[in-house]
Amino acid sequence: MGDVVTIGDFSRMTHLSVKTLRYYHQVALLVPVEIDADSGYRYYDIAQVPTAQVIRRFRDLDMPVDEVREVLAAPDVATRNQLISLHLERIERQLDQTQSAVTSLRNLLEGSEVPLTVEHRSMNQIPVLAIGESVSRDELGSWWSAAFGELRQAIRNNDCVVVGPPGGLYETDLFLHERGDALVYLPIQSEVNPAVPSGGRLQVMNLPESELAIMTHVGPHEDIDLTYGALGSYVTTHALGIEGPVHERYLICEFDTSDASQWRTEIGWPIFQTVP
Amino acid sequence: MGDVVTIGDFSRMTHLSVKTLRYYHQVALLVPVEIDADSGYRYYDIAQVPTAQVIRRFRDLDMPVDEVREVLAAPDVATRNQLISLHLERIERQLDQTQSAVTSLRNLLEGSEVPLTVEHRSMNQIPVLAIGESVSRDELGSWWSAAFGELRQAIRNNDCVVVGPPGGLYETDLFLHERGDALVYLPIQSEVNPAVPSGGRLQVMNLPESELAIMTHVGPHEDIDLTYGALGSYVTTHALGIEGPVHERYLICEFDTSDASQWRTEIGWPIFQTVP
DNA sequence: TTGCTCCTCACGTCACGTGAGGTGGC
DNA sequence: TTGCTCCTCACGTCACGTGAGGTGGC
Repeated sequence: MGDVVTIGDFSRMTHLSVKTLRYYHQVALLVPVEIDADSGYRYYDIAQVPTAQVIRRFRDLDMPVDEVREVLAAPDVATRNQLISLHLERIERQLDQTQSAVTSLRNLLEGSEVPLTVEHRSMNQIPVLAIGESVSRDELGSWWSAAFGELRQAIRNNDCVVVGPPGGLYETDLFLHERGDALVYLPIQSEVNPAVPSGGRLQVMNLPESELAIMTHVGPHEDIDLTYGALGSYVTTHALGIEGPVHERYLICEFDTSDASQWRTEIGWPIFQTVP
Repeated sequence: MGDVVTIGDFSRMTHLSVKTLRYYHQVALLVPVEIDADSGYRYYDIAQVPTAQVIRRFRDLDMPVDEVREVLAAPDVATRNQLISLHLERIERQLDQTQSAVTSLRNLLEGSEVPLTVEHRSMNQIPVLAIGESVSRDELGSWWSAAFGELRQAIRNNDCVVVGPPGGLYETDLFLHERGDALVYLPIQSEVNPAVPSGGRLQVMNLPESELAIMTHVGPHEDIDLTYGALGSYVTTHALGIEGPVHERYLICEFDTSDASQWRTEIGWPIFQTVP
């Protein structure tokens, strides 16, 4: 053990505040090499300075304390680098998201008016290959991607034909609270019955019949609340909304083009059928 | 007043959770048009949907609720756009900072070893034009820029000559806690006495004498804790550190070049003079 | 009438910052 | 001995989320 210094000196060396250092001790992120039993004084080894600096860099990047601890505890360089890369990817995704939020805000403020048309449609029962689960809003995005990945893989493995655009049903709990049932599907031919591995989350089922008011959203999913708002306003003024999951159909989506401005998403809001 | 809907419908229209809407009501960010006196039920006008969407966009960009409220309350478009631009600039600065934190982290992990040399120096009294104030760590950056702006302006107005690099003194409270005295200065010729407007924060003074252990930091200020750490370690092992503000001198800084990798900052750590 | 929506507390979260009040070390 | 450093609570911050327990509306 090398030279030890007080918390104040260590603070000056690392530019971490004393309060921060005490907190890091409390959560066992950075533990002083020695604690005086009588006074409770913390003493740090100057060899801990580089560790403290690494911690500061990760916290500057908003990496949660728990993850920083994992990175520091990583048994080998490979594991450590993997954890770091994961976080850097997350940062990059966040930068992308911020960028598109800025764009989206500018669009909203410049108020590009798109004429919106609503269609009433009766959805028949259709056979689908589906995955349904309870998810939280945070994880919805990654769940969505993973679920469609699995669905498409199953289609390929079964030599099955997809007969329409992908879609999803989302329980209102997902909006009311932060968690609810979601189901994504690919429509399939009724005569074909793909072998679904039992025990997995894949299922072959029929989509329930429903009456929907439908509006098509153009552009990235970031902005989908704009169309939801317009459709909701329409329904309260011109139709009779009822309980039930909202229905989305991805006419053009990330599987078709990476240019998000080209995407088209049909949104179906359940209504009471007034025009038979 | 147009059509009103319940909080649940409004939630579905805007993709804001019911809890979030209740919170926005509580903090008077988005107030329902009507509240039932008996039941406490909140009713929203569908004309409030666009406002809610704007709020969501700003919150996605981490604009604090208080500022969102200001933007919405802005009396005219000019004021509003100004507030938005200010925030977008802050976002951009933050993106820059994140970017440089990533770079800095990579450098740290790749461990580019710079040989560090320490020099002991006696600083004489020198006359300076200075600004000293108590500042918090958050505002130190902007305070620093503003203070040097004012100093340089005063120099220009007085036809005064600057006889050395700019510098600053920083109380240890700035590191120990989050607030402390900071003083930035430009060295001037002793025979010249610039007219300092009274009542302002400018002052002509002599820098106190001091004994310092000095190390030069190369690169952006993001990384300055590396050199602080190295210097602190040196002082504990090879010298006798004493209380007193740390001294920084900006040999090459943002006034000289925007290429931060070229910057040179002398850091002076107060020591007890052992070698007279 | 049932079951769903809505309500109000009260408390938790995350990473610290802000005092208050008190002790220890040079 | 003074004055500075350090200590431990307890509470505050920000923008909500998580229940608990209860009422209202169709």
